[in-house]
Amino acid sequence: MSTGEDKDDVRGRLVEAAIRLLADNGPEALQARKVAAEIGASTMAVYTHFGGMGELIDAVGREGFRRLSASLDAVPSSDDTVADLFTMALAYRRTALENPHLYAVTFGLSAPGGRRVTLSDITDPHGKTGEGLTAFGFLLDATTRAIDAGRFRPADPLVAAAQLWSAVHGYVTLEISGHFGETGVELILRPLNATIALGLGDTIEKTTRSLQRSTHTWQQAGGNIHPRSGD
Amino acid sequence: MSTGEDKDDVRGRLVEAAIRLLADNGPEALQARKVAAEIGASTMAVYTHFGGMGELIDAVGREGFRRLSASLDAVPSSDDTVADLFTMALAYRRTALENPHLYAVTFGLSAPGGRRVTLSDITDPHGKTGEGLTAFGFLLDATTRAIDAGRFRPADPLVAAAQLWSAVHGYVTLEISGHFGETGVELILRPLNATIALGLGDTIEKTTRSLQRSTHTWQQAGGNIHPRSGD
DNA sequence: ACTCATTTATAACAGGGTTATGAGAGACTG
DNA sequence: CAGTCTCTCATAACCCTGTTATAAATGAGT
Repeated sequence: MSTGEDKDDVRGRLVEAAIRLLADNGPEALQARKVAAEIGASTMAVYTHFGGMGELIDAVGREGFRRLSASLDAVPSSDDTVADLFTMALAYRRTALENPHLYAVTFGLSAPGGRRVTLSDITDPHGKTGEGLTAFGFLLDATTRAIDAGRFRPADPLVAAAQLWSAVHGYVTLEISGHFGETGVELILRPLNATIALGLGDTIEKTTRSLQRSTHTWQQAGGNIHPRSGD
Repeated sequence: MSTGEDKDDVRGRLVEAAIRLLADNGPEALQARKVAAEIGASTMAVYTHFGGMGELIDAVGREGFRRLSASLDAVPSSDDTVADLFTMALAYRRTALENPHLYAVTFGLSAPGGRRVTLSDITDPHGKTGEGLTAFGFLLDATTRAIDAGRFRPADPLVAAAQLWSAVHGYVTLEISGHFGETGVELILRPLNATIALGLGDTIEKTTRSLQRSTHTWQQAGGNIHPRSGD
């Protein structure tokens, strides 16, 4: 209570407003005057609660990561570890496409001021500082289980997880850029998932069944596994 | 000659200057005044030869794509189609990391004004309009050859190429963002290449040999296969 | 030589981030 | 309870950057 966390929570409201504006009006809406006006305050609010637009954008990026983490966390662990990975890819992709501009900011590739969220701690399992690790951690856990279950060849789970991360992240950014059209998930992402599972040592039969199970799980959850629905 | 292509070529010099500034000083150097001053002109040059900063940035992005295409084109086709694909990934990655900011602009993820180079024609083999297609075309050719040679399972080469593109693009953006540290290529990219080749139907033995051949080819060329050395 | 189109330099305008300043609201202190 | 201190915030200005208006300059064509 006395930590000054909530109070009027102008800080949190600013981040929320920024994300909303980002979703509705794109990156050019990420302006001090507009964000401040969105919560009925003056631009000074940005400078008293953040150092400036840069730090606000950083906070937006961290919130984006938090949502990706929550999205992956919401995927339940089953006996079929590979199906879990497939479902995580779908959840990750869906969260990213719910607010593509937020995703761009999260990965520091679109910040108007050239700001960039540092995520170097992601690949360092010991420096568990930011929200980044939690997202990657869920992926790492799943790949570790897949290896332990004998689905994937014995290997460094970190390397396997990094490959999966690269592939899904790459697919998502390309889909956001407009490639792959409407049928990208069926045409590219699912085959990509299968390709990587096979390449990491799974058999065609098991991969095929995991693909079906993942589809079933996904549709069962209304294709909407992650918790916060936004709007 | 009479097309008005060369003349003083202010247009080309502006793009060159923008790319140079981008490499040296990052995205915030991509400003009308700075770019114009770099070639000793006033800001009006940007507006007479382009519509504004947006179109200049578009041109910069297209030049970035042209360099990626040239990089892939410089990889010679050998009997070992999978090794060719591995080498293309290394060439692509190297070109991207030569000017990471240019790569970001090329994929429309970093343009200060929120500009975005449209690349939808990349995945459409019939709408061969922009420079995008040529880059993807080289990749598509190589995957087609790999399928024809029996290294990959019979499949739509477009789907296979899109998967490879996703994976390498994702890896590159993550490496540029600072993950994977210094050893990313050995630790992540090569295993990722191998994983995808295996997943697309290649055998472990052949993939391993292609990996070695690619390494040999790459080092043979001084790890510098692409032509334009820049500086 | 004259005219017209194109290009360019100068200067101003518009919209952003940022900062200076003073007023207001609570909390602590005597 | 008065005073003071701190934190927050609204207003207004400042600086930088994209853009535009305007006129000079250059060169081609007649």
